[in-house]
Amino acid sequence: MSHTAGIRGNGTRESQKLKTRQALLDAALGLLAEQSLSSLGLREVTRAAGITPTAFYRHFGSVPALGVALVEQTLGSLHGMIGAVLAGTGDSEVRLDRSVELIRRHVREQPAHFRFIAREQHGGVGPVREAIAAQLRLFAEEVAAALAAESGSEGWSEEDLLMLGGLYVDHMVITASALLDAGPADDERVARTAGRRLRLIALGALHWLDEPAQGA
Amino acid sequence: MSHTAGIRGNGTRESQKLKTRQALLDAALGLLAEQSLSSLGLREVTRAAGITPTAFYRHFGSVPALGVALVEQTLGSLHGMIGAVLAGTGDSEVRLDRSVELIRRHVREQPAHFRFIAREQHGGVGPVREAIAAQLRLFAEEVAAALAAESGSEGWSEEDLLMLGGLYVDHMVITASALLDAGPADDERVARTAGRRLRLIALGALHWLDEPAQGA
DNA sequence: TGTACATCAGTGAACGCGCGTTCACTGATGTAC
DNA sequence: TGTACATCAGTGAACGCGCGTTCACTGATGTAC
Repeated sequence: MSHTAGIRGNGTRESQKLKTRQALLDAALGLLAEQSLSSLGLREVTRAAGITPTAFYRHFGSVPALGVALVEQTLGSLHGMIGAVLAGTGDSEVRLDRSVELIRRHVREQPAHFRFIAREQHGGVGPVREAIAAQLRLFAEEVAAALAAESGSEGWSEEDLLMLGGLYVDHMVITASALLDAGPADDERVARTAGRRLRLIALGALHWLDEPAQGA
Repeated sequence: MSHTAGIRGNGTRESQKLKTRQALLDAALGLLAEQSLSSLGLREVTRAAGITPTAFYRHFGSVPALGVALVEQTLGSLHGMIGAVLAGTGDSEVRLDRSVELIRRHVREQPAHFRFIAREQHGGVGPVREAIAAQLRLFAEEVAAALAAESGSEGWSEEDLLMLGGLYVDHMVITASALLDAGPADDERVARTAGRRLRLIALGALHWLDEPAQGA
């Protein structure tokens, strides 16, 4: 192994390998728009990426392993997003609408990524399901942490913050799915419903501590 | 065609055909515990059902068609459930816990059915996705109708009732998935979180009409 | 009731096809001196 | 800088296998008279 390339990452050989790897990931993502990972063939992917089937093994041990890499690439890039939504000024009404709009824009810019996650979240490939679950758990924790930093979260237990964080995350996933299922023409209608759902949830959170018997 | 068998349904020939058809559906459901429909083979199903591959075509035109039949059988049998939950006495706290317990029990009694629905809701087979979406829409409408019949729903628009109905249905599906992902040992923890989510949503609904600016 | 004919669920052989994986290889890139 | 050797991403042939679908068939069940 080169003692410099690992740092530079732009050596002719190494960067070419990364390019091919990315071509495999991109080709797979494209094919996954219309099928699920468990029916995606290794030869199908290499054909779309423009390399021979055997070269696949230089990059991934199997198609499921490629799937896991795809999950990390897809969801890993979204981790900054939550801060961007929850931070900043504006009352909660405005922020809810901004959240929905942010999801809508991301879904329309990268439909294949969201389709993939929605499809494989409960799909037939175990390691991929687990990778998605792990990432979504991270998102829920990030939301919970952001909520904890807000005013109005004083009396909340950590468990309940995580419950609410998970609720928001699940609804982002549902909203993304709904947008994809409906198509761009129905964006406004779907976003409207999604916004109302979020508003109802936020309203529930606002009154959460009113309840006397919420423990146990 | 016999002019009586259609009514009796227990003619030797006809009932045998139904038995084989059910054997195919059962075999498929069993196999779908560990894979998704798009990777399920016709030969695989007939092997598990104990018939030859060619006989499959006497019952279904394709594996996706079998999948659609499976959706209808699985979700069709649950349509009474909603009335059973929402009707009856008891305050809302009790009813929420009863809802979660009902889901938990059904999931543990028929795990394969719920696994199948969760997996194929966003899966790779179009007709099956559409069949599931149609059934879930029906459920949402049933819940909305049940909510409309309750006290406290006077000021609610039809759109908002449907929004809330969909929210409940989506959370039932999420809860079922969470139970399946976690395994029976964690039932209590998952049910507790699911119950709290439902409680928060119900709380939001309770205060929905307090909001002055909820229209548009 | 008995007989002759029709129906049709399930059989078994056969087909062409694309799959995942192996193997020895090629030749450009990288390293040592 | 120049040369000899090492590395290794990608090649191409080959394999055995299970797949979906076709076809002509069998024989039990059902119908007509």
